[in-house]
Amino acid sequence: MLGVVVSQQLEFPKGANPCLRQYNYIGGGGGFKNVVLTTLVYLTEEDDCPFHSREQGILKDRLITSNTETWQNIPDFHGLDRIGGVDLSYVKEDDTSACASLIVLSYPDLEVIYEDCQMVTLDAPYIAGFLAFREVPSLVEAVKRLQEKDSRLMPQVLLVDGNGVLHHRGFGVACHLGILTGLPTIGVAKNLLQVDGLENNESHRGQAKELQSSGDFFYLEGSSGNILGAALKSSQKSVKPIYISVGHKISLETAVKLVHSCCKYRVPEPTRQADIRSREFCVKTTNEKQMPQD
DNA sequence: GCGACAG
DNA sequence: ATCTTGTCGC
Repeated sequence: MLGVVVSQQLEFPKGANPCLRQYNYIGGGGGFKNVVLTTLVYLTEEDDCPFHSREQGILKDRLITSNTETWQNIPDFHGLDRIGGVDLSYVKEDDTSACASLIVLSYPDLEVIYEDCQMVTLDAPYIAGFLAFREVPSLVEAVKRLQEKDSRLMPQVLLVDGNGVLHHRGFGVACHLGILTGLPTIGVAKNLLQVDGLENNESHRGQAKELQSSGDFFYLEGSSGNILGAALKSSQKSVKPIYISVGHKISLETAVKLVHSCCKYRVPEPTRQADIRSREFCVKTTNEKQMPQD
């Protein structure tokens, strides 16, 4: 590591390629002392991405992992009217194109009241532990569009495909999106990310098997002693649990109850609708492009 | 070479 | 994430 992050303001040049990021560091070489150096860094698979790790660490300091909204402490979540879900669907054979979607559902009816699907260009590759650098820019844009189009429909909490604090450095995509938007967020993953000693081993699968009815869950405690998330049997039919972790501005206990309350199937309705609709839009748009004679 | 690897 | 058939069950 060449230096220390000097600037905690993570303002990047407007319209800059999110994959090519600019960091300010303290440099001390060549007779200069304490000069601020600007370093341009791409996210690549060749190293452990120390710069992006550092950026996650800076943003993590702003994370709030407890309830901040009044409805979160009310048993039936009275006061919660709108819940959002986000997802990206990828174009096959093209790792730079995707459809980003933001769906808002009424609560507790779970009817779709807002849908935004948009084809986007991705700037960063997928690297485990750095999913947010690939997906979050398009999602922030979607939230901004909603803010401008009809801010009354802004969701009061956002479910995100992927993890929150259940992450290599405790700052997954759900946390990242929460910090960048200021919205309460929850991470919902379909597979256990094996970090901090957590393993999808015989012991874990044994615990999962003990989950009897819908709503049963167990906490995921890492080797560090931290409770990183929960494995939830989200519907009566599903055998494989889903993995809930705090993103931002909500407690794990509340997050688990809330996610379960919007599960008609294994995947909670907000992210399920985002997934279905973004995939649909992606296929439709890709076909139109191939057959312009229509 | 082998296992891991959110999406 | 995506590539993919059939099959079991309601």
